[in-house]
Amino acid sequence: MRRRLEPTARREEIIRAATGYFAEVGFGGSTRELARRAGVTQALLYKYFASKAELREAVFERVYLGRLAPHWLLDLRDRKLPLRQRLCRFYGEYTQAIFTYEWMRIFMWAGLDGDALNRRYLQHVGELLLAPMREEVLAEANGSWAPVMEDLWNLHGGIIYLGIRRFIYHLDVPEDVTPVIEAAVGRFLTRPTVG
Amino acid sequence: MRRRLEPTARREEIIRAATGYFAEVGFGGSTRELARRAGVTQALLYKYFASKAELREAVFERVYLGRLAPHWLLDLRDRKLPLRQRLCRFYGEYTQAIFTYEWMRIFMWAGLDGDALNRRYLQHVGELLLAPMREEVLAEANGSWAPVMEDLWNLHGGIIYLGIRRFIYHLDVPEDVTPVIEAAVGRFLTRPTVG
DNA sequence: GGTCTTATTGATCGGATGATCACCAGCCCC
DNA sequence: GGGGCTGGTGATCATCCGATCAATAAGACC
Repeated sequence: MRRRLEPTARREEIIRAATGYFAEVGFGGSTRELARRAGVTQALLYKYFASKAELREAVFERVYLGRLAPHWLLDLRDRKLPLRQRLCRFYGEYTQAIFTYEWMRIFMWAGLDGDALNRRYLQHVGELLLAPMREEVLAEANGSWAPVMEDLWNLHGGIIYLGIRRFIYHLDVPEDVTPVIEAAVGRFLTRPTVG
Repeated sequence: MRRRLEPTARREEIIRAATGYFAEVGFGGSTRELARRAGVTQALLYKYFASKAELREAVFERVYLGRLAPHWLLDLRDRKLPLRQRLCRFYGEYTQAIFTYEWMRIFMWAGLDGDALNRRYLQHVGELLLAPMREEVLAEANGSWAPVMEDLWNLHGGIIYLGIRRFIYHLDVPEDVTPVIEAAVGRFLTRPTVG
């Protein structure tokens, strides 16, 4: 019944369970129910984490870490491909990375909780992904269209909203988001007319 | 110190305080802190609401009720105006109606909690607003473009994301969203080219 | 101003929660 | 196969939570 695990393995196991549990019910979830799901006693949690807040931090670290692939920026800037393809490829990979139950919900819980990591993450998105995107649009549009940052946030939000509908609101959303992304990117890059 | 209020007034006052409080901290907030904010004792809450869940329901009713103005559908369908103007006007009024701290956050908390009202509300949005919008696009595009529902959700999400960034993530967002809406609607109605 | 209605309160209950600690037993080593 | 290190447990504490109830006082009415 009572199986001994190596500390690192047990710790990882607890974080894994906590990620799923907190994603589901938020950080207000009890340590007892979490322990039950992790298959350990509640007391054991405190051998690995000094407090519930520290466990929460560990979950955050695990969820956030490495979620922003460094090659995305490089690929976005690689002008060998047309911008439309670069944007479609990026949002294809990006949504594949973040459209998970755990990520979307923990990110939203943390956002509502006012966690500072959210704002920092989104600042990174703006500065390291959207701003470069904007520069690429400028380069490709060659002066015929100069989007402001809000235009890029609009593109971004329209795509992210897919994940929100699916994982936060539990609505039916197409399994394959590729066509939606392609349509959105297509509309985005079509130079607006003043009609 | 202890002032008597008419039951309906007191009840309304409690709901008002609860709306602000729950919007801030979620439905996990304590009845004691809520009572403190409402300027009454915790016991009094239970003279007006049988349980915390019932109070929560009252908050929902207050927040949701009349949030979907019935004239929106009519105005969207009024073909005397070009569709672009109709969409801009609608999203101008719609964002003015729902881009409030209380609405955006309570809606999001409820969404994460899996509340059924959210799904019903969004179903209404899809059927009573976005689907008609799509029909209007079909009518105006005259066969040259036939958007699918996901295209309209994409337009919708891009705009709603403004409110999410502002009220859930506490990011800086332009005070006046009109230009962003106009740009988004403009891009949306620009018939996509297959380039 | 006395009286009666009832909005409001203070005290309290049972249960849940985060956290602690002395104790127990699985597994490695000789 | 028998110590002994240490991962793991059961019991418990102080606190907070939702909910209840008898007691109180504010305010309307005559």
